[in-house]
Amino acid sequence: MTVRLVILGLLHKRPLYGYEIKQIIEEHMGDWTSIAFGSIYFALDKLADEKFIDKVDVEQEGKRPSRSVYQISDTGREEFLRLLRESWQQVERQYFSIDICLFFLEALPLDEVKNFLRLRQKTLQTMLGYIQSHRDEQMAIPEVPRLALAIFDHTLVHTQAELNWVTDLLQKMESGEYP
Amino acid sequence: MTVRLVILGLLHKRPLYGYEIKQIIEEHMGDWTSIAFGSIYFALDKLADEKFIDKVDVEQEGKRPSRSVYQISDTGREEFLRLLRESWQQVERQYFSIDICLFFLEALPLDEVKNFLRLRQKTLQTMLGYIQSHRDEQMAIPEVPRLALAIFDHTLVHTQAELNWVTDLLQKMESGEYP
DNA sequence: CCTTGTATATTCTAGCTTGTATAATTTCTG
DNA sequence: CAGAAATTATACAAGCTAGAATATACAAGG
Repeated sequence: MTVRLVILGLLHKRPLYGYEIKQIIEEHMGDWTSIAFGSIYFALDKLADEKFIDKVDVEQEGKRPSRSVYQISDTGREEFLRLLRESWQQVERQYFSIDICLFFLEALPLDEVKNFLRLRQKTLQTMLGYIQSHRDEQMAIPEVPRLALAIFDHTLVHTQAELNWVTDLLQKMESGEYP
Repeated sequence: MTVRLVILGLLHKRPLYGYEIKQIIEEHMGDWTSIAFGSIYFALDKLADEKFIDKVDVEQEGKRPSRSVYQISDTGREEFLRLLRESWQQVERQYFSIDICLFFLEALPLDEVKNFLRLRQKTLQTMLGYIQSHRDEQMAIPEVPRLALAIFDHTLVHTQAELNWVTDLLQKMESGEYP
C-alpha cells in the first residue's frame, strides 16, 4: 500500500525511472519508510498493467543499463488521490514487539531484562539526539517546507514517549514494584 | 518473527493446537498483536519442519475436524529464548503512514486535510478512553499481573503522544503557520 | 422442523515483500 | 591506476499474510 502511494506520489510531480525512485526515497524519505528494489519494480509493473502509469521512454546514458521511465496517467492521478485519502483516514494500530516480550517476561532472568531496558534507554536517547540534530539541520535550510518539521516532530514525540515509558518501567522494576 | 515468538511462547507452557492458539491470542493479546489463521498454520508447519515443535497428537472431539496438537521441543525452547532476546534488544523504527501522507500533502485541499486531522483527533480520543477503561478493568482484577498494566501504559503513552502531536499540528495549521 | 448464524478446525491460494544473485558499465577514491 | 562503489535492471526463492474455501456441530428462532 505504502509502495504504491509513494510511487504514484513521486510520479505525480514528474516522470521517473525505478532506480531514481529508490534514490529519492532513500534520500528524502529514508527516515520514514524503506522500500526494497524488488518492491519498486514489482509495483511499477503492476501499476503499468493497471494503466495507472505508462512506460514513456527508455533512456540510455552511455552504455549503462537502459532506464525505463514511467509517467503517471489520469486514472493514476485519481488512484493516487484515492490512496492518499485512504491513508490519511486510517489511524493504524501500532504493534510493538516489546509488548509481546513483556508477555513472556518470566522466561528471562530479571537482571537480563533490566539490562535490556537500560540498553533500550541508551538507544532511545541516541535516537532522540539524532532526530533532533537532523531536525535542526533541516530547520536551518529556508527552502525546506515547514511541514517537514512536523514530520520530524512526529518521530520525536513518539521516541520521547517511548523513552519516558521505558524509564518509568525500569524505575518500577528497580523499586521492586514488579516481581 | 512475531508469529514464531508468540507460538513458541505459548507452547512453552503447554501443548496446543492451531485454532486454540488463535483463540488465546485473540483473547489475551488481541490489543497488542493480530495474527491470521493462515500465518499460524504456516508457522506451525515451518516450526515442525525445523524440529522446534512436534506434532504429538491428533485429537478428535466427536465428529469435529481433528486437532493437531503441537508440543515444544528442547531446541524449540532454545529458539524461543533466542527470539525473545532478539526481540527485546531491537528498538524497531515505527513507520507511520501519515508521515508519508504529509509528504504529499499539497495534493489535497487544506480544508480536507484539516478535517482529516480533526477526525483523527476524535478517533484518538476515543481510543484513549477505550484503553484507559480497559486498563482500569484489569487493574481491578487482583490476579492480573502488574506487568500487564505496563503494557497498557505503553499503548497509552503512545496514543497520548499521537494525540498531542495531531492537536499541535492542527493548531499550527489553523493559525496559518503552515501554508 | 427447517433454516440460519456462529463456533470449531484446517487447508489452500493468490499476492506482496524482501533478499540475494547476476550483469555490465562507470565513476569515485586512495 | 587498481579496486571499490555506484548505476540500472532483471530474476527467482522464500517468507508472510489475508482471505476464501471446506466441513462439521450446535443453539436459537420462526
